[in-house]
Amino acid sequence: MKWVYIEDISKYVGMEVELRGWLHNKRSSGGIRFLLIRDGTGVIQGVASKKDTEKESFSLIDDLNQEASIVVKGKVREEKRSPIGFELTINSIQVIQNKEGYPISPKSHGVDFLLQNRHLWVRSSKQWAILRIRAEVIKAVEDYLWNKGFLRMDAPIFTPSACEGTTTLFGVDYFGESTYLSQSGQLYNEATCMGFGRVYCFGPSFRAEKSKTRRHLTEFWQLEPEMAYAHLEDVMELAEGMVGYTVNRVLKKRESELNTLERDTKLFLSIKTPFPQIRYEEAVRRVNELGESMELGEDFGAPQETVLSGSFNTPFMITHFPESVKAFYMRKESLNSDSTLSFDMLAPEGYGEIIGGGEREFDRKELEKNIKSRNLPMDAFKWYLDLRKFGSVPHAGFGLGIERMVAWICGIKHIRETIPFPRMLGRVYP
RNA sequence: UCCUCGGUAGCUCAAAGGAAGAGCACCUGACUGUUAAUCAGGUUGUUGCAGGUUCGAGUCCUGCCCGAGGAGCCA
Repeated sequence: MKWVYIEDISKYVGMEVELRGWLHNKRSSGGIRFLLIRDGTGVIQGVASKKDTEKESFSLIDDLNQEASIVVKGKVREEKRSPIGFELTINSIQVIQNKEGYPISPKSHGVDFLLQNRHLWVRSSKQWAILRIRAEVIKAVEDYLWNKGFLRMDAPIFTPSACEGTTTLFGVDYFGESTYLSQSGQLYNEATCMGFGRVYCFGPSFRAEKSKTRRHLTEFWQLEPEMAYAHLEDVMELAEGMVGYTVNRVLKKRESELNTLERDTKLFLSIKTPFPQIRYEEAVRRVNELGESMELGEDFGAPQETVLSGSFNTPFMITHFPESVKAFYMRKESLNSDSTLSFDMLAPEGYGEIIGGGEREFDRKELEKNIKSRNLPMDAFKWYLDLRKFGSVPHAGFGLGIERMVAWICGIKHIRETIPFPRMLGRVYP
């Protein structure tokens, strides 16, 4: 008999198939048993009765506990009452393992308990849907860049110095030498993009910030494209194209997961490129209009970002941030200007920043000046400054925070559910 | 690090200084279309830890530990 997956079940109507999975939940009514079977690709209801099911299989159903691993054989049939449109008439059941006491029952649970049981929680339907969407988002952004001619060039995780001096680093003893876990692959991207033209890296970034908010993890995944000979407008266009493509693809390919999450997808339909753009000064003016006070030269705090992004129903971009709030490598708009050739993309509905990027300073003297003025260790940047010595060209790029993007698309409050095993302040288990 | 709230059964929670409870999970039974099925019955306790006040503390006080929400910081 053919072993099939639930996601392909529509191809097997009227046929006898084998499903290999786990018991998600069960119900009964008189002599009929309803088994919710999941196999990692979906959930289907199997129906067992004395009429259709082998006697031995039928009698063991009552002893099955939640998450028992089972191999089920039966006939696929269309069923209007089913949320997926199909059901399985169960012929036989083979029990691989069965144990009572699965901690995550179908009733409600607290956050702490669920996070302590994250290794099991990923089986629950909402978490499953979120992580399936995460996988789709990752594949979509990579496909998009690949189709635009970008090559994946991974950056190291062990790094000798800070990429951005302002944030806190996780130190690692590297055979007696002190190194740090990477905060961003960007500086390395700037090197590889001079070799390959268009590159991106994708991997974990680490920030030892004592942040305790719904939008922070100490270990998060960033996608960072970098383009040689590109200017601010070029990477902004790339960023909005990528986000637009990804949202559409998730809408198309992960519709049932979005339904599981009860995500209102109507809001996605108004998303069209180009996205609205406003300069930093204009954004500050609007924030004040919206009732949150803030001064020119300051960065947007959480309440400011929330009111601003809540006033849009599509993603939008803020451009030309002042030097004071951006990293040392950001290129200035002009020599005497305060403004940098930078942009942030903010997701709507109050989700806030998902992308940050801009044009990099490619003049060696300017860069050295910035490193000095921020008291960063010059010798750690020797190789980086070398890039400005040999064939330096204008170039630009950005970083996309995968978890924030997934949180917005899924419409969930807290970023911790958008990664299989979140690492947060005070939590490294499991 | 700061502010606020919380910690009682495996889980979610109630008990407003006077006999520690309910729902779920689990066990027994009923029901041939259930959708977190329902109904009847049953089992489940170091009230986060340490000290104090009191005839008496889950409840009040002090310290500590752990968690949540928010702030700052950031993707």
